[in-house]
Parts: sequence; C-alpha cells; structure tokens
Amino acid sequence: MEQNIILTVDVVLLTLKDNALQVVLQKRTWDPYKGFPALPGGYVHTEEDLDSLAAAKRVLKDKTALVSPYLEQLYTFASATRDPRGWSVSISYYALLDIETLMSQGSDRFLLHPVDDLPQLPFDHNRIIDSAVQRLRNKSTYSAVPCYLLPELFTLSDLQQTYEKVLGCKLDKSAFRRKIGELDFLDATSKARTGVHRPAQLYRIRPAKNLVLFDRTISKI
Amino acid sequence: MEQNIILTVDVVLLTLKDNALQVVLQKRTWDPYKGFPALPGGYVHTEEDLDSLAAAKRVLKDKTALVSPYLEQLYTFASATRDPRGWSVSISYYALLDIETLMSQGSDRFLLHPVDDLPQLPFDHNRIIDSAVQRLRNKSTYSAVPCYLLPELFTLSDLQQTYEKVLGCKLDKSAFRRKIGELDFLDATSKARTGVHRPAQLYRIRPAKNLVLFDRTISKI
DNA sequence: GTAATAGTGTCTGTGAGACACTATGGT
DNA sequence: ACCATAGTGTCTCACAGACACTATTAC
Repeated sequence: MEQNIILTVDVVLLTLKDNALQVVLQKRTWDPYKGFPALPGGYVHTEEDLDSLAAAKRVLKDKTALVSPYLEQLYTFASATRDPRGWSVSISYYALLDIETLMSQGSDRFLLHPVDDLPQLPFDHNRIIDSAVQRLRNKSTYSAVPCYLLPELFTLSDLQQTYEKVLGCKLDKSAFRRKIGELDFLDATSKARTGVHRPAQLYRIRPAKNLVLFDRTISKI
Repeated sequence: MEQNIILTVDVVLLTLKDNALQVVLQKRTWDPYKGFPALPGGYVHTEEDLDSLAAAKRVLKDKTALVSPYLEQLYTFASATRDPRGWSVSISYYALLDIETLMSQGSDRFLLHPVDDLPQLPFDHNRIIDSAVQRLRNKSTYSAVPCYLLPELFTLSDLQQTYEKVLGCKLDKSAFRRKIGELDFLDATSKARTGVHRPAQLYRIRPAKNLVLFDRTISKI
C-alpha cells in the first residue's frame, strides 16, 4: 500500500535584516546534500507529532532553537523527483521573526541569506522559498503580518519601513498612517524612542487582535 | 524511519446546481466508513503518479469519471487522529465543473449535496469542504474562477448569477458589467440566447487568458 | 537658529455603488 | 401595447495617492 514515502516538513523562516528579507538556512548534517545549506526540515515523527503544525514547530525548535510567533502552512510539495531518495512529500510552513529575537537565540546554529540573491539550494528549496516570499508579500497587502518582523515595541516609521521592504515599494506616510489608524490594532505605549531628532511614539500590537484579515488593502504591490 | 504513514489525496469538486453550491460525494466502497458518502479520494500511487496533482487528477478520473478544467491544491490535512487507521496525510485539492458537463459524464457514480447543508461526513471531510468553499468565495472576489462553473457559452447575466451564488450576495448589474468589461477576458460570440424576452449576447472565455489574478476586487463579500 | 525626523491637514482623481434610464425580444 | 429581461448612462460618496504643512527634538 504505502511504498516508503518520505514525509517531511520544511520551514521557511523569514526575517528582515540589512534592509532585506532574509531566510534562515542550515548546513545539512546528513546525506543527501550533506554540508550544503538548505531549509531547516525533518521527518514527521508519528509517535511524537500530533499533526503537521506540531511537527513544524518541533523541527524548527530542534534544528535552530527558534520559536516563531507566526507559523502558517504554505504548500505541499510532493513528487517522485524532488528527492533523490524517492517519492517525497514536503509539507512546508513559513514563519516570521524579528531579527533581534532571532539573533539573541542560537544564532550559531543557522545562517541568514537574502532571499533575492540565493544560490542554488538542494531539493526544490528555491521554489519553496519563492512561494513563501510571494505569500508574505501578498498577505502584507491586506493584513498586519509584517508586524511579526518587528520586536515588541516599534514606531510607525519602523512599521512603514517594514511594509516597504516586504512589498518592495515606497508608501505614502500620510496614507499609511491613516490606514493603520483605521485598522486599530496598535496600542500606543507610554514610551517614545529618543534619538537625534524628534522622539517617536512607540507602539505594540494590541493583545488578542487578529492581525490576519482586513476588508481593504493597505496598498497595491 | 517512515512508520506506515497513510498518504492520500482528496478532491472537493464543486458545482452550481439548483441555485446552490454542491459538492460531489461518493459512497465509500471500503472500510473505514464503508457505505458512507465522502469525498472522492485515494492513496497516492508512487509507481504511477509523478506528483500530487497527477494523483488528484487520476483519483478524480478513476473514481468519478470526471475531468475538471480547474484543479488547485487546497491544503494538507495531516494528523495522528484524522484517520482511525493511523497517522494520515490528505493532500486536498479543489476543482470546479459546470453542472451540464458534470451530469453528462458518469453521473451514476457520485451524488451531489449542497455545501450549506451537509451531514456529518467521515474523517475531517466537513472541514476540507468548508476550506474549499471559503477559498472559492475568497478567490471569486478578485478573479474569474467562477467561469469554470459555467458551460462554454454563457451570458453576462449567467455570469453575474454565478458570482452571486458563490459570494452569497447580490451584485449591481451596471458595476458588475463595467468590471468584467475592464478585465477583458471574455469574447462575444456571434450567438445570442433567445427566450421569452430580449435575447442575450453569448460569451466565451478568451482563449489563453489567465483568469486567476486581478489587481482589483470584483466585489466585497 | 538649523537639520532631520515625527506627525497632520487637505486637495483631487478614480472608481464602486446606487439607480434610473433605454433597448429589444415574445406574446 | 405590455412585460420581462438585456444592456447603458450618470451621479455621488468614499477613499487612496500626492503633497504640503506643522511639531519637536538635538545640536
């Protein structure tokens, strides 16, 4: 019946660093492609994982020591040819994390690479990453998911820059703030970020707000 | 390594009949749930199916004798508990077909059931169908996919009614036609549908037009 | 004061919704 | 003539984009 199907989960963990979207990669510790950088991934453990989401969480935690506040199923890549070992299924997930949290956790266990300038990766990992980036870009036009690329406290300028990096286009400050205000998912804190110039109000995500669906777009791509 | 994982594909084939979205179901021929209506589905055959899309096509064809012009991966449901036999993966697809083509093909091999009034189905098939309907509704707000629910030739009123049934709300005739006109994916034919009243222009989908992505919404839900 | 960023006010063009209107067939 | 549906014209209101303006800090 079941002919030795390879069932894995792969996680595309994206972050924003040096003004670019970057993806977490790892040198593979086993064949095939041993030693080459690739997405963190691994077999589903049927005795341990209740479902594929749990498997993705576990794999990410075990391989990179990272925990992401946002983890969503992306797509399932399944074919006879994607893995040299045989018919293989990758249930792929994508995740978002701010660069500070990411670096403060086990940063010796992975490497970061800009998504716009990737070398050829093992399996169909280039395609998987492209799908994740496309999904993130698309979702950013009508949701607040880019918030997950920022630390707990951030300014509206931070948020706008995040959207701009993700979407790859400049946004109008006034229109952007109008929209964010309408959507009403931020709480102003009592703090401000001081610096060389006028201090900026610091915001955090309003607890228990669903950031995922708006009825209107924030911007075209 | 791989502990007897059950790998299946399930297909949610939707059509429009009696003014309602309906789903193709089949009485199961084997245990578990033998005799109960459920989604057409089956094991991935690794010797035969190059990838999961091919598997979905084959399963649909073999089980129902149907071929759909639109078949898209929906989501992968994978958990220890969804199938009494053990850890199970369902790579689910959804498909669209007009009712005429559907009935003219092997209609003795399946049954149709309105999606808004389903009994409890085996496995997590209710959830899978709900996901498919949600996806179709959402995609219909910014794409021409509902065209696949119509036969080759149709009037603009047919198309509008199709959108209305799928979205579950009335649309304004003038605005709808303006939008469809702008999107420019229909060809007027030389034919008209005659009836009791003024005949209506018949259209077909412009060949080689991508119906799937618009930059603007056709309507809110 | 100046420089630089934070944050706001306002105008305008576009486009969706509403709705009234005209057109054309059958009976 | 009348009815029902096909198909069009136009008004208005909301909103996104553009852009200029004010505010507040360090120096």
